This record gives sequence, C-alpha cells and structure tokens, in this order.
Amino acid sequence: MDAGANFYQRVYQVLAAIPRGCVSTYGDIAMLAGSPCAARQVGGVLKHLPEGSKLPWHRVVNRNGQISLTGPDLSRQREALIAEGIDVSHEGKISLSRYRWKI
DNA sequence: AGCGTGACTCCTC
DNA sequence: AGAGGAGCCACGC
Repeated sequence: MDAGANFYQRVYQVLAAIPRGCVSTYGDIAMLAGSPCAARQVGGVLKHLPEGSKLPWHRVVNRNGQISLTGPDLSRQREALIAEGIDVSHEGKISLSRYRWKI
C-alpha cells in the first residue's frame, strides 16, 4: 500500500481485495484504508464510484450486516449479494460472522 | 483557510 | 428494545 496514495485510492484497493462471496463493513474498510474512524468517508467513496467500476461495492454493508443504501440501489446490491451466494433472505440481514471478510 | 456534508458507528435516554 | 444525539474523517465549495 503506497503511503502517497489518497484515502480514496486505498479504499479502492481494499474493496478490490474482498474475495467473492464475502462481505465487509465500512468500519473495517476504513481501518484497512488507514483511518479507523472514517467509515462515513468510505460511503462517500462508494457513492462517487462510477457505475462501470469493477469494484465489488455491493460487498460493503454496515456494522449490522444490513445494506445502508435506500431505494432501488438497495435492491440492486441485495441481488448482487445473492448472486455471489450470500444469503440475505434473513430479513435483509447478512450473517457477518459467516460472510464477513477479515484479514 | 474555514464550514458544511455524509452509502457510519457508538453511547445514552 | 427502539429512537435520538454526538463524534469521527476526508472532500467539496
């Protein structure tokens, strides 16, 4: 990880490193990006993410294992997670203890 | 250079 | 148990 890289760039790296079929939380990504308390900023990064991006932004959920998004984007992320084999049928909640990615 | 904002998180009532 | 408020960091204006 390059020290000269911006926070956004680091988030991209961490995001791309999340294995398929796993999820991560904003707080974890922020910590891995070098700023343990910048969870909100992680959301800002994903929001700025272009639609054509190959980054698995859908593998990012909040601390509760739920999608913090609202509206159609929420459904899209949920569908993407299901497509990766992640079970979100449990009231839209994901079992972090089972799918959460940790180094 | 300073203020406001947010796809978060934690603590308290 | 559920709702509300404060704290935190990086970025845009």
